[in-house]
Amino acid sequence: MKDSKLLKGTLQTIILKLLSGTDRMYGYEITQQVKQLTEGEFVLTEGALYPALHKLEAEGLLATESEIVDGRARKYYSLTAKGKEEQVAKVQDALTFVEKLQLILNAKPSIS
Amino acid sequence: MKDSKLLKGTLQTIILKLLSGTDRMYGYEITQQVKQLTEGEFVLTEGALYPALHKLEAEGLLATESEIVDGRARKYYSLTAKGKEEQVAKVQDALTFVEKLQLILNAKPSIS
DNA sequence: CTAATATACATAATTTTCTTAGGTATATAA
DNA sequence: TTATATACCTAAGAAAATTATGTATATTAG
Repeated sequence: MKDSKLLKGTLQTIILKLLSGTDRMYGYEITQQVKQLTEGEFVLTEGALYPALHKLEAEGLLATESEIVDGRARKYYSLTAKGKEEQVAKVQDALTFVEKLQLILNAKPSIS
Repeated sequence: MKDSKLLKGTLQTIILKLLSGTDRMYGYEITQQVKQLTEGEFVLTEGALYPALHKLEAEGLLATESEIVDGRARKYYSLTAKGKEEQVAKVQDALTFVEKLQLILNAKPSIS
């Protein structure tokens, strides 16, 4: 996570995408899943994750259910119908962004 | 530029990368180059570009020379030695970021 | 037994980095 | 002569992180 600054703007998209793969996930589970999928490269801080989850819920993209598991409180999040729509759009936008960014980053220097 | 929010954090890297391809560029030229390379997808606003250029200069990554061309003032930017080092590091970080992000965005849903 | 680590949630203050909106000025094309 | 393109700039505000806390339980190690 040397340069987690690069995460800016993509956190919501990551959350929506992960939730589109299962019925529900809780916050801590999301941090672990992201760490695993990126081979330790992306480390979600709680200060970023929880406010993002709350915002997505406030916007009606996520629904929650709280449970006690093994004596500890867990808050499960799942995609609403609106959230599923937004997931598709946001992931598509991010993939386009990434594709265009690579065009720049991989550009060969002009005849210098 | 429907969702230029995705650009957050990558602007400095884009500037450094473009400058690594030639001896020097001026602000307006950078906006046009980015638009062209991304087929109109990335549109740099002046409110983001100029402060970013000034910051990179203040950090000693860019050097400037001002000229009057065709009756209009231009400010050319070029990479310093420090800027060239940073360019390599930042582009490498961004490519790693993009690669890991794609791992998440392209992940197949688990056996749901 | 007890201290450290992992699990699990949350918020507040601050910083970074944009967007939006404005300002100045010259050259060229309609 | 009016709009568009070129060319620079800044300020106010918003968005989205970082950093630093705080609370609490379960498990593992010494």
